[in-house]
Amino acid sequence: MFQLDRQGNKPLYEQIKEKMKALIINGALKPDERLPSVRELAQTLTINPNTIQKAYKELETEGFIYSIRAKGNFVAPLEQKIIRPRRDELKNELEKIVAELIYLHEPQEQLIATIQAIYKEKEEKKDD
Amino acid sequence: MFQLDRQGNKPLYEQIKEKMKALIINGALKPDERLPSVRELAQTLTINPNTIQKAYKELETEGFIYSIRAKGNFVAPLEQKIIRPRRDELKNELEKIVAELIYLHEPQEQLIATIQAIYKEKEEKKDD
Amino acid sequence: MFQLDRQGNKPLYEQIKEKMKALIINGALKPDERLPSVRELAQTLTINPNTIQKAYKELETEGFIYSIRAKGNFVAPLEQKIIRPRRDELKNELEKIVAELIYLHEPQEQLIATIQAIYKEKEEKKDD
Amino acid sequence: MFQLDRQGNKPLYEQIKEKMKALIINGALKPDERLPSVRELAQTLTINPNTIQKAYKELETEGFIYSIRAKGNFVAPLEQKIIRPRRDELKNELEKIVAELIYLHEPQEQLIATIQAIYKEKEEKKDD
DNA sequence: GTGGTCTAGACCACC
DNA sequence: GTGGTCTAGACCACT
Repeated sequence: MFQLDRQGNKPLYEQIKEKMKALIINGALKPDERLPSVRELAQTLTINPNTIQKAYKELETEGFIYSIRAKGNFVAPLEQKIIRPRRDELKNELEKIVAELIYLHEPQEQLIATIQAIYKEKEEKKDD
Repeated sequence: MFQLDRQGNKPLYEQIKEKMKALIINGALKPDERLPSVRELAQTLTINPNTIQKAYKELETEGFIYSIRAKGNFVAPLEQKIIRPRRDELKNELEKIVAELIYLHEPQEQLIATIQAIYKEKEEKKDD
Repeated sequence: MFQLDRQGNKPLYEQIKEKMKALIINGALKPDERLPSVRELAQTLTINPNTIQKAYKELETEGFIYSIRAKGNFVAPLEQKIIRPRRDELKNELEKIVAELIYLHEPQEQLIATIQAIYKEKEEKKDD
Repeated sequence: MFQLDRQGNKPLYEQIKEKMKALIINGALKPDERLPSVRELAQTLTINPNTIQKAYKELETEGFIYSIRAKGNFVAPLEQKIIRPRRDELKNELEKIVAELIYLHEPQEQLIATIQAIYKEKEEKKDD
């Protein structure tokens, strides 16, 4: 499914969280689709099940997935309650980055072009 | 000068780094302007001088400030050598954030408007 | 493992950096091989762990080693991104040295012979 | 005569030493030629005379210049006693650099070509 | 047991 | 007074 960076300071469970989140965001995992089970994923990644458990737990509290006992973990449909604060968080980070880019004399037109390119790319993937 | 989050997970020295960087990026500290001395800042933040030292040292290796022995730490003027790779790094981070914003249905026009607003705000500050 | 000059002007952590770097460069420590732990080395050198930490941290930012939390520090495989600029740095230093050797009337043939000897020596070690 | 880097950790007297040494090595200052007087240089560099004094003193003990009371400081002709140990020092530094270049896969032919280029360049300057 | 962070307190070279 | 180095001793998160 994906590979982990065993060298690097990031805890494994955070890496799993990020990768899973990326799969959801990119649409590789659709809403209400089932995630690989904890044991299954632990085996394919040769990693401790507890680590997977921790990653899934945090994804749940962040609103990206939901779990049904004895059934598994599933991609959560978007919920307005979740969207708002997360969007604000992201915009905050984005503002910092843009501020530094301006400091480095990145021209406004070029930055906007970059963003339009990202939108275009994601649009095309949606059709898959 | 600013406040620190003493219980959050982020290391104090990283918080100091970020705040100082923000002051530089926003132009609150101009090139070749002197930063508060290690001991001085340590005292006002009621924090250990070594922690400030560490923050300043990293800012130096990242090219944001330079230090003169027995004189102090100063804001570094922009160097071409630094700009390019840093810009690439930032664009990478930005791409991740935009991708997640798209997943959260942030409309393209609105995001671009946000960015234009940031540019405009910085432009105005420049005139100070 | 090696000895330190405790009275010279050079900071201890720099001495440790250099020695460790030499071990890596000479191939005494192979890629992904584990370095002595911070505490361990501190004990054998009768030096403070923080000093070792500092040395290791700088080696990491220079791209010679990488660290895994709760596992240890390891020799980093060569990365293309690092090689280029570092090579330019080294050639600059080399030019200064050669210039002074020319001033001291070192004959060109002899200097080249010296360099060929170094290459030959390293080639042979490679076979180990 | 030359410029000093007032930002950067190197003590001023060391910078002066290095620059002066460079002028001697490059042949800009010929043997037995008089160096600028301490006061004179202090004035043009807007620096404390003591700092110049310290630089000259060290250049003298390293054998690059000699001083005559009430006359001034002069470029020393090459002396065998000085040459030998200095040459060994330089070769030591050179060996470290070459070792690292080999580690970075610098090809032998290219390194030798670089050195030949330096020799050629210095040869041409000699004719000035 | 490991790396990473932090504190308290000390000494040095430089200006 | 300033940055830079070093020690001693402590706590934390992760494996």
